[in-house]
Amino acid sequence: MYRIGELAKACDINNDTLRFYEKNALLSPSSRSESGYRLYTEKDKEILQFILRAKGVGFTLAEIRELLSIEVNKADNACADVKVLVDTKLSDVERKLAELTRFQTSLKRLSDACCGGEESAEHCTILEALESNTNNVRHEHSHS
Amino acid sequence: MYRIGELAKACDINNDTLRFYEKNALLSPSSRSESGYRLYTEKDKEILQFILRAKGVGFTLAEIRELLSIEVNKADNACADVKVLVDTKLSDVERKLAELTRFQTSLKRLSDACCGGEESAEHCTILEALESNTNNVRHEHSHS
DNA sequence: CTTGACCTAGGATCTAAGTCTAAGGTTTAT
DNA sequence: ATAAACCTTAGACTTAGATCCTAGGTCAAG
Ligand SMILES: [Zn+2]
Ligand SMILES: [Zn+2]
Ligand SMILES: [Zn+2]
Ligand SMILES: [Zn+2]
Repeated sequence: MYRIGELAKACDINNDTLRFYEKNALLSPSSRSESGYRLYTEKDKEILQFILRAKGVGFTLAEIRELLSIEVNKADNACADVKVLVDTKLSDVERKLAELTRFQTSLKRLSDACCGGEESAEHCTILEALESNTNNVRHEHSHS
Repeated sequence: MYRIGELAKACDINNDTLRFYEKNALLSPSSRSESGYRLYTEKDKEILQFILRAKGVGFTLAEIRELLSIEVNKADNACADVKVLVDTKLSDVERKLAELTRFQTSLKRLSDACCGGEESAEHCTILEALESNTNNVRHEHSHS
């Protein structure tokens, strides 16, 4: 049996995070001591590690709640159910990747076009690009 | 002169967003009507478009505030100052990209290992991977 | 028997970027 | 003249995932 602080330390998270997971129906301690202290079993620890691993691949707590509800009742769920959750998340992640990649491309283009020197920013291509309604940075400027 | 609703509509944002930008020192209308209505000039509109373009390449409002403070006082700033903001943001974006790419890789590995069929999830490799302390999914399972 | 470490509950706070509500004043068109 | 559409303010609410605060109860060591 772990008390909250012991489990938190063992899994390198905050005590409050465990209380938060409990309040949010992710993980409740199997029992309480006479004085009301939370007592977690080895099994509870495994569930927590499941949660942390799921977080580690990008699932939100709401999604993890779904995964857990399958996990505790495997027999009544199909592989398909699990895979849908993973594939949905994967699409999600890929949408975010696409946006960030657009940001990256634009920022690189901006950065590459700017001399980065100590000259006045009055003709900085970065500022000019943000001022103008073109979404491309086409030319290097020259601080003539 | 645009009233708030006109400018918001022209730039396809919410009236409240303009009020929010004002409260957060990003864009204040150049004047007010006698009755207190916000009145935005063409110049104000350009600043708004600057903000929206900067958002479009991933800058946060706090970062945009910095960009704007350079923009309004270009002569006293160097290209270097602008480029630092862009390059810092680029690093930022690349760090997030790296994390999302890790998520993507893990999720793909999980997805590929799961049959996705209508069989019981009792031997689902996805759940097994999340239960175990290995971070790889090594084998296809067989619903024997 | 007291100090310090640990625990409890409940609610407040944080970040980011808005969105929404309430209660009222203004403008425009019919 | 009156309804519709617009505007004002201040402040509350939203999402996500915690983290912190208050005021107090418990427990082991010295
Ligand atoms: Zn330059
Ligand atoms: Zn430049
Ligand atoms: Zn299967
Ligand atoms: Zn499976």
